Amino acid sequence: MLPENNILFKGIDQDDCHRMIDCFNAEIKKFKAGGRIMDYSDNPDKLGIVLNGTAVMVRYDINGVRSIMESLEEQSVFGVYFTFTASQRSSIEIIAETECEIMFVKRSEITKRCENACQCHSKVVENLLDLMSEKAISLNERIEVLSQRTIEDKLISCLSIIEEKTPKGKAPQIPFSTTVLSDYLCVNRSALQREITRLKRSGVLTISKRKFKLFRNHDSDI
Amino acid sequence: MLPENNILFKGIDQDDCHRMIDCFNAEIKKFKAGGRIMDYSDNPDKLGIVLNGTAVMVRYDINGVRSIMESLEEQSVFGVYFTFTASQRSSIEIIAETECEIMFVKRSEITKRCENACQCHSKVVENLLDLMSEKAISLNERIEVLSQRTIEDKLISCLSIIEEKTPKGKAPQIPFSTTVLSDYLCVNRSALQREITRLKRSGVLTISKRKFKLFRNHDSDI
DNA sequence: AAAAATCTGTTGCAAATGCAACACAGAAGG
DNA sequence: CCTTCTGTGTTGCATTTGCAACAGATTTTT
Repeated sequence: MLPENNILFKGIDQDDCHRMIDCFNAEIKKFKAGGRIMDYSDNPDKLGIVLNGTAVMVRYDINGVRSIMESLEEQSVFGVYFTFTASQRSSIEIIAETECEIMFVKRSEITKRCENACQCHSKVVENLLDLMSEKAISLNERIEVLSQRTIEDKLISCLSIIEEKTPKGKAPQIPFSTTVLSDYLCVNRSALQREITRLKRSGVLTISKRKFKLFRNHDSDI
Repeated sequence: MLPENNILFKGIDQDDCHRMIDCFNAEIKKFKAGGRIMDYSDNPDKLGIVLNGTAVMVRYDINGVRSIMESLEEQSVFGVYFTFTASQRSSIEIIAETECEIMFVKRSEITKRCENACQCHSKVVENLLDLMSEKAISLNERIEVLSQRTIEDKLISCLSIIEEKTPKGKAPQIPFSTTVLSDYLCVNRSALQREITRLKRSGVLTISKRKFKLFRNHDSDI
């Protein structure tokens, strides 16, 4: 995926786009699977765009417990809001899941009004706004999931959201392994497993590999 | 608080500001404590700014269980990202905590490029970007809290964040009553109470009214 | 000032969850 | 092909949490 095709530059023609990428001093780097793309302890103003591959945003708290903050697919933008978040409480990292190509830009380069020919800066800012809007929606979904009080409800809420976003005709699919899913739901893996098994037994859920189907209104709770 | 002093219009002079507020077709409404300011089932494109008073964003899931999504102080902006979120899964509402004055603007009015004299539109978009950045940070903090696996850790994480944001010299203060706090942490109230009591007993925490103090490194877990 | 409503704090008990340990399947790598 | 490693599925037991019920404190309303 070429940078100029990225949603951040949507609505801007190729030439302007190249000029702007220069103006931004953007740099493109490659990472191997498992590599550390970004570490919030040292890069406050940096912003990254996933051009190829997938990555995850993970958090380790003081006790070393891992939580998956977000899964980052191609086109995802990360680092937009952590400007002030680097804290002693926990450390956040972006880790490559597969081989990755990442473009880095400084946030300040984007929002500053450059006096050069780049009139399209404000278009980029608008695009960034849309991106953040989407991001915030996904953060809210995460909160919706985490605010459920039982593992069963967390799981169903999470799967419902995935289901809702899956285009008609396609089989909804969990983007993680069960082990990683438990980190995403912030629950114990074997407890999650137990719930999955129970839901399967009571006919609320079918899973094969990562594809699943939910059968609601099944009065599973009677 | 006058609208033109709002952070959304930061860096724009008074005249332009008034012109723009006209151009936006913004409307200002007052609400009594407890009143319903916004209901996401019917207002997709609307965006609200708290000019005076405080409000909360609450969510009721299918079972009627309430969760506090966010506390909205003066200057807070809400409704920025719920464009697509209105779902069958749950309903989100903004409720006035105290008497409130709210300015409503349509999101599309802001992002559209108006051909009139309002060149400062893009400045507003930038401000909006900053606002969303802050908002996303607070969403992330919420996730950080909710991703803790025990009530004790949720509470301490939440209090640490508040403490960190409190200016030196001032006593950190919980923005909710204990009852509401339990909804914010998404845990049972009396279980939360139990933990608070325990932490107080073991000397990790002191609370009087809503002011508190944390004593960490207290090896409370040995 | 009295009454009503809401919030705080406590407790016993049932249910949910975490934890640890283990068996097994499948993938990755030599 | 065998070995290693990672993920899946299961279970018993200890701990945590939710729930319900109650008493007292505090605030709001009448």
